[in-house]
Amino acid sequence: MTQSLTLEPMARTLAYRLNLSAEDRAAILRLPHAVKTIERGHYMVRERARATHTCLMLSGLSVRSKVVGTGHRQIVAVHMKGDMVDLQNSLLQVADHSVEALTTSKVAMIPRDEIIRLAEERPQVGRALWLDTLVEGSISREWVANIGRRDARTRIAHLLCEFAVRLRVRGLVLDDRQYELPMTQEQIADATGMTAVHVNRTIRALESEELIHRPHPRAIQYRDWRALAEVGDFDSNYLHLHESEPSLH
Amino acid sequence: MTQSLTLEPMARTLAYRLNLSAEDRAAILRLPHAVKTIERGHYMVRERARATHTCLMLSGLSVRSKVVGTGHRQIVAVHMKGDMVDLQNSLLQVADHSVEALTTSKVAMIPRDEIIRLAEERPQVGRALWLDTLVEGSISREWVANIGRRDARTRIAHLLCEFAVRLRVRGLVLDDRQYELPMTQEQIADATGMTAVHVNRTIRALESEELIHRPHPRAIQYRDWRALAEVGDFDSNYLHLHESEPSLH
DNA sequence: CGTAGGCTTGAAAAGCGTCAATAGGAGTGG
DNA sequence: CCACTCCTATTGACGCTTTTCAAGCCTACG
Repeated sequence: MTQSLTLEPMARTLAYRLNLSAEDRAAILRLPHAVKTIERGHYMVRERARATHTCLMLSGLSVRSKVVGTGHRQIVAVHMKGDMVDLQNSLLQVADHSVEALTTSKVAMIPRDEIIRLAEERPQVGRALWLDTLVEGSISREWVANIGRRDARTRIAHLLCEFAVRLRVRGLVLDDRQYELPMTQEQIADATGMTAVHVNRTIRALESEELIHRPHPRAIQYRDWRALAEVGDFDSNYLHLHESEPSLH
Repeated sequence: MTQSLTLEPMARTLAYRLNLSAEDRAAILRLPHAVKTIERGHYMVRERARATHTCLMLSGLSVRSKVVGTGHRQIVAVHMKGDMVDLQNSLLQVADHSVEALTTSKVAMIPRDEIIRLAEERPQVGRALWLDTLVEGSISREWVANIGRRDARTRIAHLLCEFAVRLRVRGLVLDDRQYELPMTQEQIADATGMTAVHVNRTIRALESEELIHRPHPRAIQYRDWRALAEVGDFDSNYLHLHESEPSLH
């Protein structure tokens, strides 16, 4: 039987921390889905809406965000290829946050019921989904600590380190230690609980310290990984990656 | 067969958002476990340690926390009766945070493998565990928004609202709209990303505005729920409770 | 070649942190 | 039963990080 490989990134994500049998992988690939292209700035999920599908990121970048009473926005997570962005919103009844595409993104929409069925029929897949949720929780806790207890310089450096590592795992960091970060400084501000102005000053300071270099405004190049990680108080433990993961030095 | 009811709070937590069959509930209650008393200030889990058990809170209060490079601490979650405090640390290989008892607490230690086995043998229980993790993630995201985008007054009020609602569900809020909050102001500071001094000033301000009253330093009484929720920019949506949950007005 | 969105920079204000000193309360030992 | 100690709460004064407001600048794109 010929089989679409569209959902391969999902299979890879789920098999990352757990062995999945060939049958389990095949069952994942067989999930019914519709591929959609979401334009930059458009929403995949709106806070308080009822979601019926789970979005798998195939390409592009998206963020989850919440809006507080003053109208200010907080980005609570950033997602990239292979991430399932709204298991939360699908399994829980009502969305507690919005999901927005930062760049034009390709996503696969998978009906919520199919995910649940798969998890029940194939416990190992269910466990992999659960694990994925646990890792997301771990990242979220690190963000709480980052925003709550680190100063601006450390906070930004930490975020840049996190992106470097997560993109590296996906093969999206170039040999010259450079990656694309298609976020505006206002979006970085929303992700770190700062203002755009202060993000600007902080990034420029990191740059003048030669901890990072920006070939263009939406790309980050680090010169000395260890130095950046030090400044960012960064330890990848919370990402729960394999120890064999190639380092960034 | 006579059966221990020690794990009843766990069964109740898991059955809260999902129907569980009598067999499922019985299987939960049958989980092997050891009840332990953890003294105030003692740790149940240490960051970077390998945990082999999951802790179910039977009484008392505990917090998860992380320590950043400067030595400052951030509390990333607070747990009470019925919460399973380290599914994370058990299922993932290495603990990414510590868990500490705020008050002398009774906990049931359940071997990690038994939890996994149960989830695999009983998909509905597995799904309930997953759901519980998803709700925790939702709370964590709200904390990110709370710390990142709300000012001190709003932030503290929001935290007090969250405790009121979560304790209310467990029947731990008295008729006179009062509950025990056995956290020192330093701990509240660690939970909100503030300093103890500023927590003190903020709480005192809320008090002088008559939004809250403190019969003693470790108890909170709210006079007008709606007013407090307004100041705290609080909407319980993110807790994913039943709509039929009795209100706090 | 003009416009819009994002970047950059300056100046001033504000919120929150730091330092420091005092007070209160619970537990302990004499 | 009192003195002592430790921990927490409280308050003042001061300073610094970050925000706010505002203005220009750059660059991509129509």
